[in-house]
Amino acid sequence: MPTEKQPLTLSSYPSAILHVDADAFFTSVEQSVHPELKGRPVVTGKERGIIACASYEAKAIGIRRGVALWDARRMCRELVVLPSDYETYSIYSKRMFDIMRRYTPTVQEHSVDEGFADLSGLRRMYRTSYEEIAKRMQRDICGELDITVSVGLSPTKSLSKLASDFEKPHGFTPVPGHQIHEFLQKLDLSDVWGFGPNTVNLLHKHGLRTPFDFISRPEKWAGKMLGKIGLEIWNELRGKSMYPVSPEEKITYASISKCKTFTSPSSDRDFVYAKLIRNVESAFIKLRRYNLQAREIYIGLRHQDFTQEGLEARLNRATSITQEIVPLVRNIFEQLYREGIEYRCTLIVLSRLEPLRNEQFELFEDRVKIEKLFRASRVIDEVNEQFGKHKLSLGTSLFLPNHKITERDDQPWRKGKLLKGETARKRLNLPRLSIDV
DNA sequence: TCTGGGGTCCTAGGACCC
DNA sequence: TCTGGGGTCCTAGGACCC
Repeated sequence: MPTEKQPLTLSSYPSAILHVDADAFFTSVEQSVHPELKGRPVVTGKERGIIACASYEAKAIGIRRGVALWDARRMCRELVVLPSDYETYSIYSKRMFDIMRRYTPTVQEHSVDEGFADLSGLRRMYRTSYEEIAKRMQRDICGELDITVSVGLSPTKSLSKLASDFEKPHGFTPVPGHQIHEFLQKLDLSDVWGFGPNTVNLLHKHGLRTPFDFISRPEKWAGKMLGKIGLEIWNELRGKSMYPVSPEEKITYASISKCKTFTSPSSDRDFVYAKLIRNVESAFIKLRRYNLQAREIYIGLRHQDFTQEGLEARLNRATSITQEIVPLVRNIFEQLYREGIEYRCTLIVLSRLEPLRNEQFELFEDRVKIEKLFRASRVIDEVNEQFGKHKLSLGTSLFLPNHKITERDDQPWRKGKLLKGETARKRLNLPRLSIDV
């Protein structure tokens, strides 16, 4: 039981945080755009062969996210299978957040289909309860967008997220301070935002079953067990807000990665390399779109058994130009690739990203050449934007079965130490980024 | 869940310095 | 040459999320 020193929050809403979670968002949008699909089992994800989102009608027959389309079709003959249309989903997403912002500017877009709003202090302005404000917001969204959302209202983000998930679809779950302990007894530890399988396992070993059991332990215990995050969650679940609703838009990335699994594994050198280069191009396109450049690159090849080997290189200066990086990618690939091994996926991770600036080339580098390459990349990006991705791409990414690999005499490498870990990451230090046109 | 794709944050321990 | 203490920064990897 809670100790007297650390009572649960008892006032209703010391702060009022709303969590809005769209129900089966992608398929709901499709059903809103195409009303004839209402009431029918709909899934998206046609392009990948795996279900990205299943409508409630489809879920009722046991079709869920991640299921192979092939299996899903067998389960349901009338299944409507659609390709994902992210453009439309983002438009709906934006409209949803715009509606929320009509009530308060303190809205945080957590992902495309869910967000938080801080309603604290708005009761006076609207001359009504927090619950009523939340209900109006929900009504507006459902009415104007013709989709349903589930809503949770509580003193903290963690609690309101649990609340919105409690009843779905089209749920409305307020959890004021004096009902927290009852509410948390009905839930499972794994429902908690931030408790993954490992944490849940650990807590189970200590005899905890529900989030209420967790907050009944002393704060110190939570900190010792789960560190900083544990302390934060412990407080959040007791109604003390640790995570503010931050309305700033996310505009940058710490890392950008691309990986794509082949439809069937391959040991063909040229094929695997072509796939890798395609990922490299995609990653660099994204890099340029956000006006970033990368100083570190990691290339990985995943085997059929899901083990992975990769090499990481630190560049002597950051770049956003695909052509500049390709010789290095080739070099890394040649070190990683082994004849006769079946590969299922290639991976690139760009990290140590910096805002794009032009003036940091070192004196002895061919500045004109670099700038030309940079402008060329921009043009290519524009063409691809208009005519579709990869319409204009590097020749190497086109798979030619009999294409012969020519050995390159690249920059010398200084090999770093072999790093531990199951990914068998090795590390390389590049003295200089080579330029190859 | 027998494994799709794209991210973030935290932390222990090593390297290095005084 | 050995012994001691303490601080900061960096990194690899774990855990988690949508």
